[in-house]
Amino acid sequence: MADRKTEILEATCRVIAREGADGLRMGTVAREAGVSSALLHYYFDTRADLLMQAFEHADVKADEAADQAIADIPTAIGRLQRLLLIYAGADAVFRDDWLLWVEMWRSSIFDERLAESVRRSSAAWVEQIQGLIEQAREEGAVSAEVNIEDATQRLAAVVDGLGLQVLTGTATHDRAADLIVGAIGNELGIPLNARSTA
Amino acid sequence: MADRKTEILEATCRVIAREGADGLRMGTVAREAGVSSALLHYYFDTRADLLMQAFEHADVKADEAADQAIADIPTAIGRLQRLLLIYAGADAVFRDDWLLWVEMWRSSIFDERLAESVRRSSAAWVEQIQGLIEQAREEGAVSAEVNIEDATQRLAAVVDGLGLQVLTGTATHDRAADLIVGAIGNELGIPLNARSTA
DNA sequence: CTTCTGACTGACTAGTCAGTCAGCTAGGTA
DNA sequence: TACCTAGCTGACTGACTAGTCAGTCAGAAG
Repeated sequence: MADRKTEILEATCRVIAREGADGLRMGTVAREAGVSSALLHYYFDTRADLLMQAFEHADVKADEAADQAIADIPTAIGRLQRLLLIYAGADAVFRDDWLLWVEMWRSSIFDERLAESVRRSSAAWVEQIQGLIEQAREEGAVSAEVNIEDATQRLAAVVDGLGLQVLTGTATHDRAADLIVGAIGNELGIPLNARSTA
Repeated sequence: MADRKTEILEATCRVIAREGADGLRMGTVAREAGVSSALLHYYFDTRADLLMQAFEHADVKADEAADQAIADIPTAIGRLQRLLLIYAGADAVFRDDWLLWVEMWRSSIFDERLAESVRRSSAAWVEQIQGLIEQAREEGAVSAEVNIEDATQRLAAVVDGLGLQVLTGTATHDRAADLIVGAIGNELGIPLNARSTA
Protein backbone atom coordinates (compact mmCIF):
# COMPACT_ATOMS: atom_id res chain seq x y z
CA MET A 1 0.00 0.00 0.00
CA ALA A 2 2.88 2.34 0.72
CA ASP A 3 4.10 1.48 -2.77
CA ARG A 4 3.08 4.22 -5.19
CA LYS A 5 3.07 1.96 -8.21
CA THR A 6 0.67 -0.44 -6.53
CA GLU A 7 -1.52 2.43 -5.39
CA ILE A 8 -1.76 3.59 -8.99
CA LEU A 9 -2.62 0.09 -10.17
CA GLU A 10 -5.39 -0.21 -7.61
CA ALA A 11 -6.73 3.22 -8.52
CA THR A 12 -6.68 2.10 -12.15
CA CYS A 13 -8.70 -1.00 -11.27
CA ARG A 14 -11.28 1.12 -9.49
CA VAL A 15 -11.59 3.42 -12.47
CA ILE A 16 -11.97 0.49 -14.88
CA ALA A 17 -14.70 -0.98 -12.67
CA ARG A 18 -16.51 2.35 -12.80
CA GLU A 19 -15.96 3.48 -16.39
CA GLY A 20 -14.83 0.43 -18.32
CA ALA A 21 -11.44 -0.19 -19.88
CA ASP A 22 -12.07 2.05 -22.88
CA GLY A 23 -13.47 4.75 -20.63
CA LEU A 24 -10.24 4.87 -18.65
CA ARG A 25 -8.57 8.30 -18.80
CA MET A 26 -5.12 9.02 -17.46
CA GLY A 27 -6.47 12.14 -15.79
CA THR A 28 -9.19 10.19 -14.00
CA VAL A 29 -6.70 7.65 -12.70
CA ALA A 30 -4.39 10.43 -11.54
CA ARG A 31 -7.20 12.12 -9.63
CA GLU A 32 -8.34 8.78 -8.18
CA ALA A 33 -4.80 8.02 -6.99
CA GLY A 34 -4.21 11.60 -5.83
CA VAL A 35 -1.12 12.10 -7.99
CA SER A 36 -0.24 14.03 -11.12
CA SER A 37 -0.87 12.46 -14.50
CA ALA A 38 2.82 12.90 -15.26
CA LEU A 39 3.60 10.43 -12.49
CA LEU A 40 1.54 7.82 -14.29
CA HIS A 41 3.89 8.16 -17.22
CA TYR A 42 6.84 8.01 -14.85
CA TYR A 43 5.83 4.50 -13.77
CA PHE A 44 4.11 3.33 -16.96
CA ASP A 45 5.27 4.12 -20.47
CA THR A 46 1.86 4.35 -22.09
CA ARG A 47 -1.80 4.11 -21.25
CA ALA A 48 -1.85 0.63 -22.78
CA ASP A 49 0.92 -0.48 -20.41
CA LEU A 50 -0.95 0.84 -17.41
CA LEU A 51 -4.10 -0.94 -18.53
CA MET A 52 -2.36 -4.23 -19.09
CA GLN A 53 -0.49 -4.18 -15.79
CA ALA A 54 -3.68 -3.23 -13.98
CA PHE A 55 -5.42 -6.24 -15.52
CA GLU A 56 -2.60 -8.53 -14.47
CA HIS A 57 -2.55 -7.04 -11.00
CA ALA A 58 -6.30 -7.58 -10.61
CA ASP A 59 -5.98 -11.11 -11.93
CA VAL A 60 -3.34 -12.10 -9.39
CA LYS A 61 -5.22 -10.46 -6.54
CA ALA A 62 -8.51 -12.13 -7.46
CA ASP A 63 -6.81 -15.52 -7.73
CA GLU A 64 -5.32 -15.15 -4.27
CA ALA A 65 -8.62 -14.03 -2.79
CA ALA A 66 -10.45 -16.96 -4.35
CA ASP A 67 -7.83 -19.46 -3.20
CA GLN A 68 -8.13 -18.12 0.31
CA ALA A 69 -11.92 -18.24 0.21
CA ILE A 70 -11.98 -21.95 -0.61
CA ALA A 71 -8.92 -23.00 1.41
CA ASP A 72 -10.65 -24.51 4.44
CA ILE A 73 -13.61 -26.14 2.77
CA PRO A 74 -13.20 -29.86 3.47
CA THR A 75 -14.54 -31.55 0.30
CA ALA A 76 -13.36 -31.00 -3.26
CA ILE A 77 -16.94 -30.70 -4.45
CA GLY A 78 -17.55 -27.98 -1.85
CA ARG A 79 -14.45 -26.09 -2.96
CA LEU A 80 -15.52 -26.41 -6.59
CA GLN A 81 -18.96 -25.07 -5.82
CA ARG A 82 -17.67 -22.13 -3.85
CA LEU A 83 -15.09 -21.30 -6.51
CA LEU A 84 -17.63 -21.30 -9.32
CA LEU A 85 -20.02 -19.15 -7.32
CA ILE A 86 -17.24 -16.64 -6.70
CA TYR A 87 -16.22 -16.46 -10.33
CA ALA A 88 -19.78 -16.07 -11.50
CA GLY A 89 -19.87 -12.80 -9.66
CA ALA A 90 -22.74 -14.33 -7.72
CA ASP A 91 -20.83 -13.21 -4.67
CA ALA A 92 -21.29 -9.43 -4.51
CA VAL A 93 -17.87 -8.88 -2.95
CA PHE A 94 -16.18 -10.20 -6.07
CA ARG A 95 -18.28 -8.22 -8.51
CA ASP A 96 -15.52 -5.73 -9.33
CA ASP A 97 -12.98 -8.52 -9.85
CA TRP A 98 -15.36 -10.21 -12.22
CA LEU A 99 -16.10 -6.97 -14.05
CA LEU A 100 -12.37 -6.37 -14.48
CA TRP A 101 -12.03 -9.85 -15.90
CA VAL A 102 -14.86 -9.29 -18.37
CA GLU A 103 -13.29 -6.02 -19.47
CA MET A 104 -9.97 -7.74 -19.95
CA TRP A 105 -11.63 -10.50 -21.87
CA ARG A 106 -13.47 -8.30 -24.28
CA SER A 107 -10.56 -5.90 -24.74
CA SER A 108 -8.50 -8.90 -25.78
CA ILE A 109 -10.78 -9.39 -28.80
CA PHE A 110 -9.25 -6.29 -30.35
CA ASP A 111 -5.77 -6.40 -28.78
CA GLU A 112 -3.53 -9.37 -29.51
CA ARG A 113 -1.10 -8.47 -26.72
CA LEU A 114 -3.88 -8.75 -24.18
CA ALA A 115 -5.23 -11.89 -25.82
CA GLU A 116 -2.05 -13.73 -24.88
CA SER A 117 -2.50 -12.79 -21.26
CA VAL A 118 -6.17 -13.74 -21.28
CA ARG A 119 -5.45 -17.15 -22.75
CA ARG A 120 -2.98 -17.85 -19.96
CA SER A 121 -5.37 -16.82 -17.17
CA SER A 122 -8.20 -18.69 -18.81
CA ALA A 123 -6.17 -21.86 -19.06
CA ALA A 124 -5.16 -21.52 -15.42
CA TRP A 125 -8.71 -21.23 -14.20
CA VAL A 126 -9.98 -24.09 -16.34
CA GLU A 127 -7.15 -26.23 -14.95
CA GLN A 128 -8.15 -25.27 -11.43
CA ILE A 129 -11.71 -26.44 -12.07
CA GLN A 130 -10.53 -29.63 -13.69
CA GLY A 131 -8.19 -30.31 -10.77
CA LEU A 132 -11.05 -29.96 -8.31
CA ILE A 133 -13.28 -32.26 -10.35
CA GLU A 134 -10.53 -34.87 -10.43
CA GLN A 135 -10.14 -34.59 -6.67
CA ALA A 136 -13.89 -34.92 -6.31
CA ARG A 137 -13.81 -38.09 -8.38
CA GLU A 138 -11.13 -39.50 -6.08
CA GLU A 139 -13.41 -38.64 -3.19
CA GLY A 140 -16.14 -40.64 -4.91
CA ALA A 141 -18.36 -37.61 -5.53
CA VAL A 142 -18.34 -37.84 -9.35
CA SER A 143 -20.17 -40.40 -11.44
CA ALA A 144 -17.86 -42.71 -13.37
CA GLU A 145 -19.18 -42.10 -16.88
CA VAL A 146 -18.57 -38.33 -16.74
CA ASN A 147 -16.09 -37.01 -19.29
CA ILE A 148 -14.11 -34.68 -17.05
CA GLU A 149 -12.74 -32.43 -19.79
CA ASP A 150 -16.16 -31.84 -21.30
CA ALA A 151 -17.70 -31.25 -17.89
CA THR A 152 -14.96 -28.79 -16.99
CA GLN A 153 -15.28 -26.72 -20.11
CA ARG A 154 -19.06 -26.65 -19.97
CA LEU A 155 -19.06 -25.66 -16.32
CA ALA A 156 -16.60 -22.89 -17.07
CA ALA A 157 -18.88 -21.72 -19.88
CA VAL A 158 -22.02 -21.78 -17.72
CA VAL A 159 -20.25 -19.77 -15.07
CA ASP A 160 -19.04 -17.21 -17.61
CA GLY A 161 -22.47 -16.92 -19.17
CA LEU A 162 -24.31 -16.56 -15.88
CA GLY A 163 -21.68 -14.14 -14.62
CA LEU A 164 -22.36 -11.94 -17.62
CA GLN A 165 -26.09 -12.14 -17.02
CA VAL A 166 -25.60 -11.00 -13.44
CA LEU A 167 -23.36 -8.17 -14.57
CA THR A 168 -25.87 -6.90 -17.11
CA GLY A 169 -28.80 -7.31 -14.77
CA THR A 170 -30.42 -10.07 -16.82
CA ALA A 171 -30.24 -12.48 -13.88
CA THR A 172 -29.98 -12.04 -10.12
CA HIS A 173 -27.13 -13.27 -7.91
CA ASP A 174 -29.38 -15.82 -6.24
CA ARG A 175 -30.80 -17.23 -9.43
CA ALA A 176 -27.31 -17.59 -10.90
CA ALA A 177 -26.11 -19.33 -7.76
CA ASP A 178 -28.98 -21.82 -7.89
CA LEU A 179 -28.36 -22.55 -11.55
CA ILE A 180 -24.66 -23.09 -10.98
CA VAL A 181 -25.30 -25.52 -8.16
CA GLY A 182 -27.69 -27.34 -10.48
CA ALA A 183 -25.16 -27.34 -13.31
CA ILE A 184 -22.53 -28.93 -11.09
CA GLY A 185 -24.98 -31.66 -10.16
CA ASN A 186 -25.93 -32.16 -13.79
CA GLU A 187 -22.41 -32.26 -15.18
CA LEU A 188 -20.93 -34.46 -12.48
CA GLY A 189 -23.86 -36.83 -12.22
CA ILE A 190 -24.51 -36.12 -8.56
CA PRO A 191 -27.89 -37.57 -7.55
CA LEU A 192 -29.18 -34.48 -5.69
CA ASN A 193 -27.85 -34.85 -2.15
CA ALA A 194 -24.47 -33.08 -1.59
CA ARG A 195 -25.24 -29.42 -0.90
CA SER A 196 -23.61 -26.58 1.13
CA THR A 197 -23.66 -23.10 -0.39
CA ALA A 198 -21.46 -21.51 2.34
CA MET B 1 -29.91 -0.98 -49.75
CA ALA B 2 -30.66 2.10 -51.82
CA ASP B 3 -31.66 3.67 -48.51
CA ARG B 4 -28.81 5.85 -47.27
CA LYS B 5 -29.76 5.50 -43.62
CA THR B 6 -29.65 1.71 -43.83
CA GLU B 7 -26.35 1.86 -45.71
CA ILE B 8 -24.92 3.93 -42.87
CA LEU B 9 -26.24 1.50 -40.27
CA GLU B 10 -24.65 -1.44 -42.07
CA ALA B 11 -21.37 0.41 -42.41
CA THR B 12 -21.55 1.13 -38.69
CA CYS B 13 -22.02 -2.56 -37.94
CA ARG B 14 -18.99 -3.44 -40.04
CA VAL B 15 -16.89 -0.87 -38.21
CA ILE B 16 -18.04 -2.12 -34.80
CA ALA B 17 -17.17 -5.69 -35.80
CA ARG B 18 -13.70 -4.50 -36.76
CA GLU B 19 -12.89 -1.95 -34.05
CA GLY B 20 -15.36 -2.54 -31.23
CA ALA B 21 -18.12 -0.25 -30.07
CA ASP B 22 -15.82 2.07 -28.17
CA GLY B 23 -13.42 2.13 -31.07
CA LEU B 24 -16.13 3.40 -33.40
CA ARG B 25 -15.28 6.81 -34.89
CA MET B 26 -17.70 8.90 -36.89
CA GLY B 27 -14.98 9.51 -39.46
CA THR B 28 -14.35 5.79 -39.90
CA VAL B 29 -18.03 5.10 -40.41
CA ALA B 30 -18.26 7.94 -42.92
CA ARG B 31 -15.33 6.56 -44.90
CA GLU B 32 -16.75 3.02 -44.72
CA ALA B 33 -20.12 4.23 -46.02
CA GLY B 34 -18.54 6.53 -48.60
CA VAL B 35 -20.27 9.65 -47.30
CA SER B 36 -19.28 12.74 -45.36
CA SER B 37 -19.25 12.66 -41.59
CA ALA B 38 -21.70 15.55 -41.61
CA LEU B 39 -24.24 13.27 -43.26
CA LEU B 40 -24.03 10.95 -40.28
CA HIS B 41 -25.22 13.83 -38.13
CA TYR B 42 -27.91 14.59 -40.67
CA TYR B 43 -29.47 11.15 -40.08
CA PHE B 44 -28.41 10.58 -36.46
CA ASP B 45 -28.31 13.25 -33.78
CA THR B 46 -25.32 11.93 -31.90
CA ARG B 47 -22.75 9.16 -32.00
CA ALA B 48 -24.65 7.41 -29.20
CA ASP B 49 -27.81 7.40 -31.32
CA LEU B 50 -25.99 5.93 -34.28
CA LEU B 51 -24.48 3.24 -32.09
CA MET B 52 -27.77 2.29 -30.51
CA GLN B 53 -29.68 2.17 -33.78
CA ALA B 54 -26.88 0.10 -35.32
CA PHE B 55 -27.15 -2.39 -32.48
CA GLU B 56 -30.90 -2.63 -32.92
CA HIS B 57 -30.54 -2.98 -36.68
CA ALA B 58 -28.02 -5.80 -36.24
CA ASP B 59 -30.23 -7.47 -33.68
CA VAL B 60 -33.26 -7.54 -35.96
CA LYS B 61 -31.22 -8.73 -38.92
CA ALA B 62 -29.56 -11.53 -36.94
CA ASP B 63 -32.90 -12.68 -35.59
CA GLU B 64 -34.34 -12.90 -39.07
CA ALA B 65 -31.30 -14.75 -40.38
CA ALA B 66 -31.44 -17.24 -37.53
CA ASP B 67 -35.17 -17.80 -37.95
CA GLN B 68 -34.64 -18.48 -41.61
CA ALA B 69 -31.76 -20.86 -40.93
CA ILE B 70 -33.85 -23.07 -38.67
CA ALA B 71 -37.15 -22.70 -40.51
CA ASP B 72 -37.19 -25.99 -42.40
CA ILE B 73 -35.65 -28.28 -39.78
CA PRO B 74 -38.35 -30.83 -38.98
CA THR B 75 -37.89 -31.51 -35.25
CA ALA B 76 -37.93 -29.00 -32.42
CA ILE B 77 -34.80 -30.51 -30.94
CA GLY B 78 -33.07 -30.09 -34.28
CA ARG B 79 -34.12 -26.46 -34.52
CA LEU B 80 -32.95 -25.87 -30.96
CA GLN B 81 -29.58 -27.38 -31.67
CA ARG B 82 -29.07 -25.37 -34.84
CA LEU B 83 -30.17 -22.18 -33.14
CA LEU B 84 -27.78 -22.60 -30.24
CA LEU B 85 -24.90 -23.40 -32.56
CA ILE B 86 -25.60 -20.26 -34.53
CA TYR B 87 -25.77 -18.04 -31.47
CA ALA B 88 -22.61 -19.48 -30.04
CA GLY B 89 -20.77 -18.04 -33.00
CA ALA B 90 -19.79 -21.62 -33.70
CA ASP B 91 -21.03 -20.91 -37.19
CA ALA B 92 -18.39 -18.70 -38.80
CA VAL B 93 -20.94 -16.88 -40.95
CA PHE B 94 -22.62 -15.49 -37.85
CA ARG B 95 -19.42 -14.43 -36.12
CA ASP B 96 -19.90 -10.72 -36.78
CA ASP B 97 -23.50 -10.85 -35.58
CA TRP B 98 -22.34 -12.52 -32.41
CA LEU B 99 -19.52 -10.02 -31.94
CA LEU B 100 -21.98 -7.16 -32.33
CA TRP B 101 -24.17 -8.74 -29.71
CA VAL B 102 -21.27 -9.12 -27.29
CA GLU B 103 -20.30 -5.49 -27.83
CA MET B 104 -23.86 -4.40 -27.20
CA TRP B 105 -23.98 -6.54 -24.11
CA ARG B 106 -20.86 -5.21 -22.55
CA SER B 107 -21.56 -1.60 -23.53
CA SER B 108 -24.84 -1.94 -21.67
CA ILE B 109 -22.94 -2.45 -18.42
CA PHE B 110 -22.01 1.22 -18.50
CA ASP B 111 -25.00 2.64 -20.37
CA GLU B 112 -28.45 2.29 -18.84
CA ARG B 113 -30.19 3.25 -22.08
CA LEU B 114 -28.57 0.33 -23.88
CA ALA B 115 -29.21 -1.96 -20.91
CA GLU B 116 -32.93 -1.63 -21.47
CA SER B 117 -32.55 -2.72 -25.08
CA VAL B 118 -30.29 -5.62 -24.13
CA ARG B 119 -32.72 -6.91 -21.53
CA ARG B 120 -35.47 -6.97 -24.13
CA SER B 121 -33.41 -8.88 -26.72
CA SER B 122 -32.12 -11.23 -24.07
CA ALA B 123 -35.59 -12.03 -22.87
CA ALA B 124 -36.72 -12.65 -26.45
CA TRP B 125 -33.96 -15.11 -27.16
CA VAL B 126 -34.41 -16.97 -23.88
CA GLU B 127 -38.12 -17.25 -24.69
CA GLN B 128 -37.28 -18.63 -28.11
CA ILE B 129 -35.13 -21.34 -26.54
CA GLN B 130 -37.76 -22.13 -23.96
CA GLY B 131 -40.43 -22.35 -26.65
CA LEU B 132 -38.36 -24.84 -28.62
CA ILE B 133 -37.72 -26.94 -25.52
CA GLU B 134 -41.45 -27.01 -24.79
CA GLN B 135 -42.14 -28.08 -28.36
CA ALA B 136 -39.49 -30.75 -28.00
CA ARG B 137 -41.18 -32.02 -24.87
CA GLU B 138 -44.46 -32.27 -26.76
CA GLU B 139 -42.59 -34.23 -29.41
CA GLY B 140 -41.45 -36.57 -26.64
CA ALA B 141 -37.79 -35.65 -26.95
CA VAL B 142 -37.38 -34.23 -23.45
CA SER B 143 -37.21 -36.26 -20.25
CA ALA B 144 -40.15 -35.63 -17.91
CA GLU B 145 -38.22 -34.63 -14.79
CA VAL B 146 -36.42 -31.77 -16.51
CA ASN B 147 -37.17 -28.30 -15.13
CA ILE B 148 -37.58 -26.41 -18.37
CA GLU B 149 -36.87 -22.95 -17.00
CA ASP B 150 -33.63 -24.04 -15.39
CA ALA B 151 -32.57 -25.96 -18.47
CA THR B 152 -33.32 -22.97 -20.67
CA GLN B 153 -31.35 -20.50 -18.65
CA ARG B 154 -28.40 -22.84 -18.24
CA LEU B 155 -28.32 -23.63 -21.94
CA ALA B 156 -28.40 -19.92 -22.72
CA ALA B 157 -25.52 -19.41 -20.32
CA VAL B 158 -23.43 -22.24 -21.80
CA VAL B 159 -23.97 -20.86 -25.26
CA ASP B 160 -22.97 -17.36 -24.17
CA GLY B 161 -19.91 -18.63 -22.37
CA LEU B 162 -18.73 -20.84 -25.22
CA GLY B 163 -19.46 -18.10 -27.71
CA LEU B 164 -17.17 -15.81 -25.79
CA GLN B 165 -14.49 -18.47 -25.71
CA VAL B 166 -14.69 -18.83 -29.46
CA LEU B 167 -14.52 -15.08 -29.91
CA THR B 168 -11.43 -14.74 -27.75
CA GLY B 169 -9.75 -17.75 -29.27
CA THR B 170 -9.88 -19.81 -26.08
CA ALA B 171 -11.92 -22.50 -27.81
CA THR B 172 -12.40 -23.56 -31.43
CA HIS B 173 -15.69 -23.54 -33.35
CA ASP B 174 -15.76 -27.32 -33.50
CA ARG B 175 -15.06 -27.89 -29.84
CA ALA B 176 -17.75 -25.38 -28.86
CA ALA B 177 -20.22 -27.10 -31.17
CA ASP B 178 -19.51 -30.50 -29.63
CA LEU B 179 -19.90 -29.14 -26.13
CA ILE B 180 -23.18 -27.47 -26.96
CA VAL B 181 -24.60 -30.64 -28.44
CA GLY B 182 -23.51 -32.39 -25.26
CA ALA B 183 -25.06 -29.70 -23.08
CA ILE B 184 -28.41 -30.08 -24.83
CA GLY B 185 -28.32 -33.79 -24.21
CA ASN B 186 -27.35 -33.24 -20.59
CA GLU B 187 -29.94 -30.64 -19.81
CA LEU B 188 -32.84 -32.29 -21.58
CA GLY B 189 -32.04 -35.79 -20.40
CA ILE B 190 -31.61 -37.20 -23.90
CA PRO B 191 -29.96 -40.63 -23.67
CA LEU B 192 -27.35 -40.08 -26.43
CA ASN B 193 -29.11 -40.95 -29.67
CA ALA B 194 -30.78 -37.92 -31.38
CA ARG B 195 -28.08 -36.17 -33.44
CA SER B 196 -27.99 -34.07 -36.63
CA THR B 197 -25.62 -31.09 -36.70
CA ALA B 198 -26.76 -29.85 -40.11
C1' DC C 1 28.45 22.07 3.62
C1' DT C 2 27.76 20.42 -1.54
C1' DT C 3 26.29 17.22 -4.93
C1' DC C 4 23.53 13.88 -6.72
C1' DT C 5 19.40 11.19 -7.46
C1' DG C 6 14.72 9.42 -7.46
C1' DA C 7 10.08 10.88 -6.90
C1' DC C 8 7.10 14.07 -8.35
C1' DT C 9 4.54 18.18 -10.57
C1' DG C 10 2.48 22.17 -13.50
C1' DA C 11 2.28 23.77 -17.73
C1' DC C 12 2.43 22.77 -22.24
C1' DT C 13 1.89 20.48 -27.06
C1' DA C 14 0.29 17.98 -30.80
C1' DG C 15 -3.26 15.51 -32.20
C1' DT C 16 -8.03 13.59 -32.29
C1' DC C 17 -12.84 13.72 -32.47
C1' DA C 18 -17.94 14.84 -32.18
C1' DG C 19 -20.62 18.05 -33.69
C1' DT C 20 -21.81 22.69 -36.40
C1' DC C 21 -22.69 25.58 -40.18
C1' DA C 22 -22.95 27.98 -44.46
C1' DG C 23 -23.73 26.73 -48.67
C1' DC C 24 -24.07 23.65 -52.96
C1' DT C 25 -27.07 20.82 -56.08
C1' DA C 26 -30.82 18.31 -58.28
C1' DG C 27 -35.52 17.78 -58.75
C1' DG C 28 -40.08 19.24 -57.92
C1' DT C 29 -43.71 23.05 -57.83
C1' DA C 30 -46.00 27.46 -58.91
C1' DT D 1 -38.98 31.77 -65.39
C1' DA D 2 -38.18 31.88 -60.12
C1' DC D 3 -38.53 29.56 -55.75
C1' DC D 4 -38.36 25.85 -52.44
C1' DT D 5 -36.70 21.83 -50.20
C1' DA D 6 -34.31 17.40 -49.15
C1' DG D 7 -30.01 15.45 -49.38
C1' DC D 8 -25.50 16.27 -48.97
C1' DT D 9 -20.60 18.29 -48.26
C1' DG D 10 -16.07 20.83 -46.95
C1' DA D 11 -14.28 23.48 -43.76
C1' DC D 12 -14.30 24.61 -39.33
C1' DT D 13 -14.40 24.68 -33.94
C1' DG D 14 -14.16 23.70 -29.19
C1' DA D 15 -13.45 20.19 -26.02
C1' DC D 16 -10.63 16.75 -24.62
C1' DT D 17 -6.52 13.69 -24.05
C1' DA D 18 -1.95 11.08 -24.15
C1' DG D 19 2.31 12.14 -23.67
C1' DT D 20 6.46 15.59 -22.87
C1' DC D 21 9.53 18.42 -20.45
C1' DA D 22 11.83 21.63 -17.55
C1' DG D 23 12.20 22.08 -13.14
C1' DT D 24 11.16 21.46 -7.80
C1' DC D 25 12.11 19.10 -3.55
C1' DA D 26 13.52 15.84 0.10
C1' DG D 27 16.83 13.06 1.49
C1' DA D 28 21.01 10.19 0.88
C1' DA D 29 26.07 10.16 -0.04
C1' DG D 30 30.50 12.12 0.28
